[in-house]
Amino acid sequence: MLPTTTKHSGHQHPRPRSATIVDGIVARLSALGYRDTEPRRLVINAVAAQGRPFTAEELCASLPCVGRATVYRSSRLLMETDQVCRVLPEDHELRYQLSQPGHNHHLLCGVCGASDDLEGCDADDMLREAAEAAGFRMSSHWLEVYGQCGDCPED
Amino acid sequence: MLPTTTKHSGHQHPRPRSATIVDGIVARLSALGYRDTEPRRLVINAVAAQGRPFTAEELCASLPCVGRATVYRSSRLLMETDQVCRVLPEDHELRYQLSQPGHNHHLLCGVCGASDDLEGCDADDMLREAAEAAGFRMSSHWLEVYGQCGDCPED
DNA sequence: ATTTTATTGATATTTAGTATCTAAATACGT
DNA sequence: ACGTATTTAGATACTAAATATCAATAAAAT
Repeated sequence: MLPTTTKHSGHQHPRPRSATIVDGIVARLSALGYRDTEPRRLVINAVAAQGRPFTAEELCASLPCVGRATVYRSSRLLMETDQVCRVLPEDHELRYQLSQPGHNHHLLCGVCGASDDLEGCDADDMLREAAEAAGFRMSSHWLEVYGQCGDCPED
Repeated sequence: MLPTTTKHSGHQHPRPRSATIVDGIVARLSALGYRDTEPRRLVINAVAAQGRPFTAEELCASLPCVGRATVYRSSRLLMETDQVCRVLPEDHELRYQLSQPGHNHHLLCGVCGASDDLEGCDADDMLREAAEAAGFRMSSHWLEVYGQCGDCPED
């Protein structure tokens, strides 16, 4: 089965689907009993607008009108509701990005910093078998793939 | 090819190979021009004595006679010289452990906290292909496998 | 032994994130 | 729509983790 990718943090231009994404997230929060407030929406907007994995501090910097505490609280909320996930770039500075719930395979470009999701690869089965052969019962895994994305010049 | 494991952070008893490991590390640092000092040796000893992945703070706590700054400096040095590597447990609290240079596949037991290296699995090739199919040139990857090790009770 | 250089450790500082608490905004019941 | 209960916001204080500074010290080189 061929792997497919979903680029959800591609390049610099604002994407029209941002609005949809934001609405989806807000709706999801609403369903969970969280209110639809302006500062929170601002944070979600900023998250959706990030062109690549970001740190909490970067988010703060891009939202001077929203209090630090709110930025941190909102991002944590997004993490907890599984709408934002962690990404570990090669420099090991933990970052965040929008996610489809459950996804944890990232193709991280060391040149432009973009992050794509690698879907449909069978790492899971292979790893489970390899772990089992070592007497280990795998329940889950975390995987980051480093390299260079197709949009970046070969050299 | 069957995977094999090297348990380098197994269980509680002190291992005789610690001394050898420490000497090896010191020798390697010497070769790079770093001096063989007592505080540094103490840190390396402590690192080698850890039964499982550890945090910098834990290291400090286990070395009350060595200054914080030195503990941090020494561990960073070990990181930079590729003799200690990072481990990311499921709770996402970044930890460290001794490493054979180049290794980055860990079997992390959620019960006892032990970390083994998974060697000889072909994740690398499989991922490179999958990434390529997505137009991505993989140069390396990071992989943590979570679950339960063979030494821990099934339930 | 003397000189040079790396290293140490106490302290101050930075940085990232959390806790606290009052005021404001939002939802709810009537 | 009004009043009440609850969530949320934001300013500030605080905590924790790690780094920077720098005089004193230890190690290596000569």
